[in-house]
Amino acid sequence: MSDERRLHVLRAIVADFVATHEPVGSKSLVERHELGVSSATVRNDMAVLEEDGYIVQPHTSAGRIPTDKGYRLFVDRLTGIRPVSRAERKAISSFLDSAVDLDNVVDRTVRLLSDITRQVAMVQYPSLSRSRIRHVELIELGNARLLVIVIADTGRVEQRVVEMPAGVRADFLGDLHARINDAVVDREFSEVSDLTEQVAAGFSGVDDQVVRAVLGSVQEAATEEVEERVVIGGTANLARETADQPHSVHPILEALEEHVVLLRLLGETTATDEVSVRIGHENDVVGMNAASVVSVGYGPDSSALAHLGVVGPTRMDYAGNIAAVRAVARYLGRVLEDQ
Amino acid sequence: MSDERRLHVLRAIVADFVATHEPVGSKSLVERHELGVSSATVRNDMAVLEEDGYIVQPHTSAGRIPTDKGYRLFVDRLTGIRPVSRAERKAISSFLDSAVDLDNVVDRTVRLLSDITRQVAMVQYPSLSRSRIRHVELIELGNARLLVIVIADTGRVEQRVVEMPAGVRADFLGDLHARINDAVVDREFSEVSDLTEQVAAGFSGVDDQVVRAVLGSVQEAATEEVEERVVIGGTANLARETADQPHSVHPILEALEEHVVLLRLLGETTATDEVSVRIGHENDVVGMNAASVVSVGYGPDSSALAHLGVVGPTRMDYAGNIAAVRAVARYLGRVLEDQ
DNA sequence: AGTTGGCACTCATATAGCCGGAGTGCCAAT
DNA sequence: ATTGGCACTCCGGCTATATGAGTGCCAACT
Repeated sequence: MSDERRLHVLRAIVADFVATHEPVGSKSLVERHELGVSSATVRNDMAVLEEDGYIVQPHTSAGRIPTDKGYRLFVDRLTGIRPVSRAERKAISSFLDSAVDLDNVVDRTVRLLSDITRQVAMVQYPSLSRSRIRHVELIELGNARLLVIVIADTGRVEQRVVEMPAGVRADFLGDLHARINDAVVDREFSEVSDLTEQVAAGFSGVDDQVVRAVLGSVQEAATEEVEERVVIGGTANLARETADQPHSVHPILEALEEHVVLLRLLGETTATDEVSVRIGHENDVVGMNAASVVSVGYGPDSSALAHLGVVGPTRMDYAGNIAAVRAVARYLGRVLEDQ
Repeated sequence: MSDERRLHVLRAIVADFVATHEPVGSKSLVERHELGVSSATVRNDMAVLEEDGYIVQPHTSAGRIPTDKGYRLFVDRLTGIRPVSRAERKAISSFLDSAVDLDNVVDRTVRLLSDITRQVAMVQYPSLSRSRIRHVELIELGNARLLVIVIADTGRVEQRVVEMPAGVRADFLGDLHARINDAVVDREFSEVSDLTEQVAAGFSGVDDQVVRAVLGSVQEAATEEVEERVVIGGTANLARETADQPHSVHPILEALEEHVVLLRLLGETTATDEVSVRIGHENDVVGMNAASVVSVGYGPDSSALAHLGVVGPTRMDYAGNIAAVRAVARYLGRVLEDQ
């Protein structure tokens, strides 16, 4: 009994089940896939596959459906990632032309990814911590308040308002502004905390309060909450895909609302920069035990600033989704470089 | 036959149907609501109500359910808006304390509104066109590019990048910067197009190109796309509420993805500044014919900058949702004033 | 040892038939 | 105008039966 053929059988089962959403039996399997053996032989193989936990039958005398473990093997032994089609490639590149700012880029990416894959798409905002500071601006608002704006090279803008004591001189702020920019421009956000120390040290004690407040807000903008934004879209696809088991849609939607959880999920990428796939119970998140996540990091210069991916039922087109996620991430990275 | 009593009967039917999600018959009606009449009398009233199109029976010898027209009458003749509970009031005020910036305020509001109403919540970003400009900033990015930042008094920040010819002098930009701010600060965004004319006129022809580009982007930021952002949340509630008719969730989710459509829906408020309710087919949007929308304008100083609301099945708790939407809008307006 | 055809067995699903009961409409009496 | 009574409707639930796809196993074959 060839091990290789059993894998073939598993592949065929996954393919058929993904296509039909119905348990697949030995007979219909040999009909549709040109395996060179009879249904009896396939039955034997299936028995072994079930023994090993790759497939199960919903009830006696029904066809088999893949288990999470079965999908896992299928994905691990996936041969030949389906290349993105010409139409998809065109759709991807056309979306990037008319992007106006970062919000817009993210929104478009989500829409694009959900349209291509027909799944729920998630895109994390580019993290600041590994991007670089392009500019810091200080703007007096009146009422003794100062607006601190931090601009990243990804186009992202963070803002904070700080209170000032009355009577701060304009030239002092100009000086502070210049020094801050000298210190932090073109540095990574993660370095900011060290750099602000230097700036603070260069000032006399008199306006210490203002300096500390401003530097504090720069630092805050660089670290706090900045990685905690994710946009999702294509939730209607979820309802369509799982129309046959309506009870499963609610917990998944609920999980999708918890962006904090999603971000953790997105972040759990494998060590490599390859596409990561988590299947069913491999997601230890409540409500996502019947769902699979396909995700990957993206960023300019093939560095992973943030992640994006799709969520769908375990019976998804893994090959297609992996290809789409990878392609979109690649293009998105390129867009961020340009900007 | 008293007209008043028929309205009472309709109210009772709506109340029961919203509570049980099942057609309600004459007998169970008199049991649960202390109408001073017998079931036979109620049956007569029901016959008239059906004749007039306020209720229907799903099939012969079943109870009645309200039609859209029935809900409409119910809402129009709603007596005594249920006041928001102490717990809700507390929840609303606590959310506003820890808001850090506009994005945060909007996100929190959506979450809050969907939690209170247990429906899908929508919050439109405060429109710029009726808010005032607090500051315009020009920042050189290098590579002959200039970042134009426009800050509104709602805390909203718009940004645009414009290309410059090489060799523009810094003091020229400083001058432009000063003149723009002189002209537009504290003016409404809707006035911007007139004001930029004045600024442009005050310049010599030599750097005309830059002036036009910068002013153009300010104008663009003030008008383009700024009202076209809406955030939704609580979609899981949709799946919960309509668990008995799973086919209806997909089209609604699909409609919710089309933010442009949603904005139109939100904008279709009645003339007054009161809460607007659109029931079932009154929404001429595809997929929303089985849903109701409760919305209201909000903004600082009781001016309507933008809208927010909830979407749910026609069999929703109208009184509760109207109260919640109104309360949240009022608080949100107050938050925007403070800022 | 691996493969195959045959065959008895299982069990979910579909179909049909049969109540029970909630609900209605109508009518005569009050 | 209201009410009790009553015949009628018809959905939903229940049971029983038939169908058939699919399996497991075994003996025979390569």
